[in-house]
Amino acid sequence: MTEATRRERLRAETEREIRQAARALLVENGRDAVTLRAIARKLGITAPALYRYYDSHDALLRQLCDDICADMAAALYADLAADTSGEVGCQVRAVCHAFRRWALAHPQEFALVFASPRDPIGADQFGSVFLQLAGQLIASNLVATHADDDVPEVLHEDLVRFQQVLVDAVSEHGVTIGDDVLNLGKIYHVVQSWVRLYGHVALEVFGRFPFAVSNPEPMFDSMLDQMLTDIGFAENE
Amino acid sequence: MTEATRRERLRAETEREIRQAARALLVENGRDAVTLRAIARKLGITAPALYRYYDSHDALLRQLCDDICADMAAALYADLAADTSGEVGCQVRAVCHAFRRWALAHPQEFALVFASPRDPIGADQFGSVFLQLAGQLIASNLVATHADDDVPEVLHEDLVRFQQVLVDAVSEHGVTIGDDVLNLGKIYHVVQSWVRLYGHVALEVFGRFPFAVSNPEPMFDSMLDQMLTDIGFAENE
DNA sequence: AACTCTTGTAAACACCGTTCACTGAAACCG
DNA sequence: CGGTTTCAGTGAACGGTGTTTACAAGAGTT
Repeated sequence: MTEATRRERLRAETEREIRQAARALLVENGRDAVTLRAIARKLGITAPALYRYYDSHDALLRQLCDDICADMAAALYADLAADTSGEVGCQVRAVCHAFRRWALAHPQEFALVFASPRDPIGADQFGSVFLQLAGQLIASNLVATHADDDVPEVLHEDLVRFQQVLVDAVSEHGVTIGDDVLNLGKIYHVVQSWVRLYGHVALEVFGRFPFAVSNPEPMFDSMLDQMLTDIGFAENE
Repeated sequence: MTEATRRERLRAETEREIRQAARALLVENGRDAVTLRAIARKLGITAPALYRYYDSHDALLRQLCDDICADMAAALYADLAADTSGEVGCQVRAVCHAFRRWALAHPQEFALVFASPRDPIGADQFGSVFLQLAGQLIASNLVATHADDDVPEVLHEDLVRFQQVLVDAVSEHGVTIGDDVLNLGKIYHVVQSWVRLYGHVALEVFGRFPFAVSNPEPMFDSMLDQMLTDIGFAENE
């Protein structure tokens, strides 16, 4: 049944507890509270024992980032699955709402993963749900066509690279799409949508709107409507 | 001449050195390197002496944030003054470019001020240049009119509050504007512009675009063009 | 039973924020 | 001027941190 030896099972269990303790500390008291000694204290062991599992405090924090990304992706996929409309527009809306909801419910995690001047994030974890959905969105012909020459020549190189990333992400889920439905104009709008989605959510989480917003949700909805209109959806789908 | 006593001058000088040392540590080695003992070491004094100037490490960090905001505002105003076109559209472009340039040149400062889940930032410092310029922008009739009923009813309350903030910010500089030129539709677009500007800059600083962008500047320019178009300027002014 | 590998410990080092009793000199005042 | 107050700065200490090292003790293997 369990291929793993007793020792391997114990080790895996301890590792799980370490991650769990680190996560709890982050949520409860912020990044600076994620301390080797605090984690060890939660497990009833001593700090140096953690070095049997992670090379350094920094490595543990990186692992924590990965875990957070995985959890967020799971939450987003769950909210996406809950949408039974079958309409891509509704699905986009659902995922964007899910992203905002997750960020507001997990500000410390959001700050650690999305607003740290660190090495680039694990792309496998991070945006796979976004990429997957963006690919579907583009593949569906609901999106208005944007001619390639709408986007400046200098952007082509980067957008072609992103095009490849999208094709790979979608094909990983078994769907293949042609270059004709995935032109650079559409891709450019996906990037612009990410800018606005991230911008709004980060401003809200960090409280950096230029005035006190008492009712941010309709403002988000309004931004989303505009975004979906710009990207080629009718405002009321 | 100098009203201050000798002691007061020495104290002011030391305080200046403390801020300078803290800033240097932040720039060189990140937020976690801004340590009371490290600052004291740079000044050739001991750590407890710093408690004669700041109540705690946290208070010192807050002061650091204020200094950063002041410096950023100065940089933005400088780039604004360098624009001699007299066209508000060019001025907006200049300030947005200045903001991006400053953020990329000062990633640690940007992260500390704009992406920390802390108490709301000192509004006096932070966006005064944005507010000032946004006020001018709105006051100028170059901006296309957006009817008030374009924006959802639920947003009115918050936008009216922001309207007041803008009027105050502008009037502080001696300019008074009427309610007719500063309607809610325009204000809404200012907020949306801030979302996009902040979103792009933060994504670039933190490296969180969904693909490796080799040439971010034209992408920023492109976003800016779109933003100015949406806000009511012609793409080529 | 002997041996190795693994997981944990305890002690130590250097660093951190913070407090407290103290010093010495500048500033003030009669 | 002499006495007193004010205050920047010190040194020692406390409890906290990441990390290394030497060591113990149990699990797995032969």
